[in-house]
Amino acid sequence: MPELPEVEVTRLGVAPYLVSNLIVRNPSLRWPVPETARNIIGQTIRAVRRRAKYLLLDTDAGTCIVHLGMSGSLRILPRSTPAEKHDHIDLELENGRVLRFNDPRRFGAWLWCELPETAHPLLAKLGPEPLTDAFNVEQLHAALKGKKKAIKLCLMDNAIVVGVGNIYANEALFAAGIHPQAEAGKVDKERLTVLVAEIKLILAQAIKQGGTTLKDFTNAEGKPGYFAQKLHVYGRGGETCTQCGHMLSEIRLGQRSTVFCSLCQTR
DNA sequence: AATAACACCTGTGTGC
DNA sequence: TGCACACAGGTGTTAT
Repeated sequence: MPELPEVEVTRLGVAPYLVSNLIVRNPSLRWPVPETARNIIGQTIRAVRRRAKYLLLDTDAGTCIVHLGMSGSLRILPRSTPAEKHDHIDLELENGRVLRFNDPRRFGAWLWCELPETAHPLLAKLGPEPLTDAFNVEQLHAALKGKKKAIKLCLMDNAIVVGVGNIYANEALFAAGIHPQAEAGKVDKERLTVLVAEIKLILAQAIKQGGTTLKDFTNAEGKPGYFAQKLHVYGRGGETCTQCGHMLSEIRLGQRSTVFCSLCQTR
């Protein structure tokens, strides 16, 4: 996912360079890559930004919107590097390099928007960025008011807060001692305060770790950095709780694997 | 309106 | 070894 380090690396690699060509080998991503995506050719990338998990490449003519889906990745390579399987898109730059989009599952997206991104339907209804002050206990409490569904599903709802995926939702709920199935509207403010802090902490740590991986992004290797981080519950169903030693439970919630400690996560 | 289920797609690991 | 199946970091769309 394009968390902060990846955006930063992409920024350093593609801005402020002129785009000399766009090669689309396979346009069938989540949505077909539009013809208008070619409008980036001849434009200078002024800035690279991130909103939620969308990467935004700004030019004077419009903004390229990139999403990595479940399996996408971006790399900056010498233009001569041969394309491999699932290398669907190349953004060729005048600096002799190429921003290459690879995505085996093709859940990702490569779009073009000529209006401010707030007008784009994919970005219009997104909740606050978790690492900004806009995401806070007051905001979360208000957003969860009256919600009957499980707190974990709400954390993964982009209208409430963006950027909290399955790993982080599991980990943050464990850290805050909240049961993933707790009715969202009934989690008290005290707990939500802890939860907000833990989400910020865990995401910040993940970004830090992701940076380690992304620093050598020109190497062929590399799983996302946050895989290297210490995970307390994610992927550990049936193993023992790092806090109390009890066996971790694993259930499905919204078709996503959910791991928790039934002793440590009670509310 | 809110919630749950489904859809998209390929790769990998497990069990028979 | 082959095959069937479950599951994977996401999220918009459709059904209930």
